[in-house]
Amino acid sequence: MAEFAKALAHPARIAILEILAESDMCICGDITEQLPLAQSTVSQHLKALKSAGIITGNIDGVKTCYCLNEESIDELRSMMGSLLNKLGESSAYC
Amino acid sequence: MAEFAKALAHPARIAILEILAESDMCICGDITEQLPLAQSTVSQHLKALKSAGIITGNIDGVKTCYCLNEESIDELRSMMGSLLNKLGESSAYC
DNA sequence: ATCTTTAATCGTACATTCACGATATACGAT
DNA sequence: ATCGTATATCGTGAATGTACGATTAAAGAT
Repeated sequence: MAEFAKALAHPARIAILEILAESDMCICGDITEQLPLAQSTVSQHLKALKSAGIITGNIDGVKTCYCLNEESIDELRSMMGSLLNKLGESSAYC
Repeated sequence: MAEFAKALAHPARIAILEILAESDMCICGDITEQLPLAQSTVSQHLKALKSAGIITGNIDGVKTCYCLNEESIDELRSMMGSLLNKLGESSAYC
């Protein structure tokens, strides 16, 4: 869980996920064009997302095609859901 | 969003939230006793959670009473929900 | 008034993250 | 075979995060 959260813990990475979600096709490194960051920096963030399992990257010729990994997003959804459930049941009040 | 995620991005902080959720009363610094961390470290994590708004801290005599902040947890739930929705709608496949 | 307990803060050390430019690699086109 | 493009990786520096022990501050108990 903390691992997932870590992956989401940077605005650039959230932006990348939103870009991937919005483009129906899995676009490649023109992600960089949509962000105010250097190519190497974007590549780093992509790597972080990939090693958290949230996205996949397929090399396609000279380009690389990144996609959301629905499986792992489902897992995130379920983990986050159960955490938030737990937290929501609290009857404490101060 | 990234701010919230950052707050969740460490196992100790998740553990603290779960402890706060489970103890009906808002317990104080005996959170430390339930974690394998020094008091100062726990205090640091509490500070992080507090400045993210996820918990509140009330000084009560010599102790301090920490609680989940349901309002902000609701906000987190809704932000996370809409992010995950966006990500879930993606039709990309690679 | 002094002592004890609780918790915050300080100072420090080390690890990790973030951003960049430069370089390397690998593919496709000429 | 060479060139250009796309992307990953390297090396670096600055900033941030994590953990600890020591210190401080404030309240309650003696």
